[in-house]
Amino acid sequence: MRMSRYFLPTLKENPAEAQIISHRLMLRAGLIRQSSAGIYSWLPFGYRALKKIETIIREEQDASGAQEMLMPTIQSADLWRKSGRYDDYGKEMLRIQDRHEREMLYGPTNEELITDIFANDIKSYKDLPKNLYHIQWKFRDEVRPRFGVMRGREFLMKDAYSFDLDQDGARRSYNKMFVAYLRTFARLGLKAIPLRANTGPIGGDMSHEFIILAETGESQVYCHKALLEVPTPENVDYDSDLEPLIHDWTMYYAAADEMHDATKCPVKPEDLVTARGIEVGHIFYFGTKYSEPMGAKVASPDGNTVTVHMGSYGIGVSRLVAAVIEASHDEVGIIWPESIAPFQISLINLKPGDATCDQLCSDLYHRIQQNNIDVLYDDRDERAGAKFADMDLIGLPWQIIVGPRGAKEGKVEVKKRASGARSEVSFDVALNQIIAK
RNA sequence: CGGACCGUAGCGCAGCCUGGUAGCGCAUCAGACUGGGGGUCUGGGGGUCGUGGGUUCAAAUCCCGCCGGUCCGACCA
Repeated sequence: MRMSRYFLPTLKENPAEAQIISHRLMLRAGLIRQSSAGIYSWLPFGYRALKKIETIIREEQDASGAQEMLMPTIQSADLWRKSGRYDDYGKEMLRIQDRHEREMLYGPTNEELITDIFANDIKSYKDLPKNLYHIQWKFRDEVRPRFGVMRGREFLMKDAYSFDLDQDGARRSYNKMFVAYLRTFARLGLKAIPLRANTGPIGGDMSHEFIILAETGESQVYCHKALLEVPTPENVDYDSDLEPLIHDWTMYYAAADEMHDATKCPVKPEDLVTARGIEVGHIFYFGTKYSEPMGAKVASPDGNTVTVHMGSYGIGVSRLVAAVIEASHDEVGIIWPESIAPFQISLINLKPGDATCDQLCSDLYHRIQQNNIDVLYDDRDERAGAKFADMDLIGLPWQIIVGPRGAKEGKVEVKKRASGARSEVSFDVALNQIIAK
C-alpha cells in the first residue's frame, strides 16, 4: 500500500480524552476513532490488526475442534425470559423494540441463543460433544466506558459454547479450550497466565481467567515465577488426554488482587511475581445452568433423557488489540508483534522525486509485494523526520529506509523496530532477509 | 449509580471571572527555499463558540433547560 493513498491519519499530539497508553497510541497511529461513548470505528490500519488477531483465534479454535458459525447481534427477549436472565441482566443490556413493538435486545452474550439452537436439533448423545463458536460484536451498556476499546460498550468477542453428556465430557471440552487459549495468546506474542476464577454456586475448579502481563494493566496479579516459564503446548493432539498439560499450567500459585491474601500466600516472597495484568479471556464450565431452563436434553446410551453440560469460553478480540499495544510499545509508538502487524514492512523513501530513490523504492515495493508480504510504502513528499516519527508511531516490525546516499550504490538500510538494530545492505540482501523471515 | 468537570477550526488550547471586531500553536492548501529524525519563509482557506431559551442596546462571556463528552469511585470480556 502506498501511504500517499492510504487512509492513515496520525496525530502528533495526545488527544485529551485518552488516559492509557494503548488508547493514545490507537488514536495517534490512526487505528480507531471514537463514534460515541465506548463505541469506536476501526480505521483501515486498525482493522487490519483486528482481522489478524481474529484469524489467529479462528485457526486455534478450529484446531481444537470447535466449529465456527455466526449468530445475530439482535436477539429476541423471549429467549432471555426463558433462562430468567431478561430481568436479571439489568441496565447493562441494551433493550430495543422493533416496529411491531416486539421486545428485542442487542446481545451482550449468547448462551440462550446457542442453547436454543442446540436444543432444537441435537437429540442424541451420539452427536456429542459439540463446541460451537462465533466471532461477533457484543454490546454491554457499561456504566462507565473508558480506556478506548479496552473497556468499550461495543466490542468484538469470540465466544464458544461446549455441549457434553456429563461433567467428565465437559471437562475434556474445557481442557481443549484451555490449551487453545494458551496457544492463541502465545501466537499473539503475549505472555498470558491462567488464573483460577470464582466459579460461583457451581463450584469446582473449572473457571479460569487469562491475564496478560502489562505494566499498565488494570488489575494486580500475583503468581509463582515458575508459571512464567511454563512452555506453550506445541503440536497438540486434542484427542489425547490433556490433563497433564493443564496440570503444568495450574500447579503454580496464581491469583488476582481480590483473591490474593499476602498473609496466606503459599509462595515464598523471592519466588512471587507481582505484576499488572489485563484480562483477555475467560473460560468456564457451568453445568446445566442454561441447558436446564432452555430444555437442551439428549437421549443417553441407556435410553434416558439427560440435560447436557455446558461451558462457555470468551476472548475479547477488540480488547486484545489494545492489550497487545499495552504489552508492546515504547516511548515513541507501537511495536507490533510480527504475527499481527497490519503490515510487515515500512518502506521509506527519504527523497521522493529523486530518480534513484524512486526507482529503488519502486523495485523493492513490487518485489516485496510479489512475495505476498504486506508492505506500507511511504512515498509521501514529507520531511524525513516526519516520516521516521510516523513509522515509529505505527510500529511495523521492519523498516527499510531508502535515501539518496545509499541508493547510488544500491544500498538500503534495514531496521528492526523492536530492537532498533539496523544494517546497511544491498537491495538483494534486504529482499532476501525479509523473505527469509 | 454517587462525586467532579469540560464542550470555542481537523487536533491541542486561550478568551469567559469584569458582556463590546473570535484568537494562538500544530495540522491543512499554494508557492519558494530545503532535504538522513516532526525544517524555514511568504500567502491563503477553514468557526451557526454543543444546542434551545432567557437577561441586555449588545452574549463565546451572565442565568436556566437539554444534548454530547471526560475524569474519580462502586461494577465488568
